[in-house]
Amino acid sequence: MARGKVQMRKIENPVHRQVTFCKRRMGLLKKAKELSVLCDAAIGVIVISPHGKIYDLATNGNMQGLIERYRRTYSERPGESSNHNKTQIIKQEVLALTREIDLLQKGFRYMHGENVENDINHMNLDELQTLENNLEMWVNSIRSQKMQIISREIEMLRNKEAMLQAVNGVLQERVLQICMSFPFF
Amino acid sequence: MARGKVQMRKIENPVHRQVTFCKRRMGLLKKAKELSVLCDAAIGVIVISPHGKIYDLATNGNMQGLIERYRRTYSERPGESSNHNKTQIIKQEVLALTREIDLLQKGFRYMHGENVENDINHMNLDELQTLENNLEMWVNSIRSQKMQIISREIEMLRNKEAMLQAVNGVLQERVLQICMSFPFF
DNA sequence: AACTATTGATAACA
DNA sequence: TTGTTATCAATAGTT
Repeated sequence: MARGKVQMRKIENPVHRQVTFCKRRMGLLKKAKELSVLCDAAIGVIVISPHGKIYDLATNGNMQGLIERYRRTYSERPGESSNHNKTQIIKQEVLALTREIDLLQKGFRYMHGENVENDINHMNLDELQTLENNLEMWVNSIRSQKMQIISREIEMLRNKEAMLQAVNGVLQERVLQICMSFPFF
Repeated sequence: MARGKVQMRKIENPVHRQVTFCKRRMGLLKKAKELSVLCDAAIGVIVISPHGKIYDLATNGNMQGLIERYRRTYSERPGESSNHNKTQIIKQEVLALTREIDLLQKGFRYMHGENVENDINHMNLDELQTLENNLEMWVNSIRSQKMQIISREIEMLRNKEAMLQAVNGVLQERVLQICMSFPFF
């Protein structure tokens, strides 16, 4: 999509192909995340490179749950009714937990103010802790900066007002003096 | 990506959200197909709308095979992932999900700080949902109210300024007229 | 659904 | 890989 239109066929040059794979893969996952956030959708993406390396993304943080939901809709369960009762119960548990995670993540996203580009789902505890601390500072600094800008504008307008009133006073006084100097006026 | 940058948060207007969902979903699937063709990768995409409708794409033609490959990679027993140890695997899923919930709740508690009287951990799903909705409305109304107040103040000051300048102009003209009426002045 | 002004993604290059 | 830039593609707001 740049420096020349690209043909929609396999890129033969292995170096170019690898670079494009890396970049477009990132782009695809980014788009998936954006769609998920903007439209409140659950999205799973699985990418398997020609060499078999797997990259994935599950916007609800859990690919298994997503796959379960997907399978349920298409009822394409690999049929084994032997364990069915036991398995079924546990699966319901999984679903309930998945739903709960969805919910918590929704709350989490909300609390974060949607400003985070990084994928929270792939961060460890330490990173999350750091993020938590930083977020609070971020939010505070952003807010204080906004307020500074607004305060500055208000102050500027007030100064203008004071100045104009001062000029006003001088002019009024001058008019008065003139009038008094010429009583017949 | 057009006519104004878009904020990375859920689109509140349901009509806009639906339109965006449709457009971006098509874009995402297109991107997935392109990546698959250009780089010879196997790609699966699952999109579940908030209403539960499922859209999917599997570039190799069948999602099940892709999912199997995916699971195999993350499963310790490649050959038996779909049958024998299913219960075992699901139990592990439950454990993983439980851990994830713990983590999220920890983060959630943190984000709420020490200001929450109610114990979030003792609230049920509906209560959490309600809390989330209420918080959002709350914050939004507070913000819009703040902005209204500020806007009003700014507008008031601007009006004052305009008024003063008008008076100013009148006074200046009057002074000028007086001076001209009495050249010896 | 169709139309564009813009933003966003990225191919080629370094 | 990572970064930069010239271009092309996706799409937000509007009709």
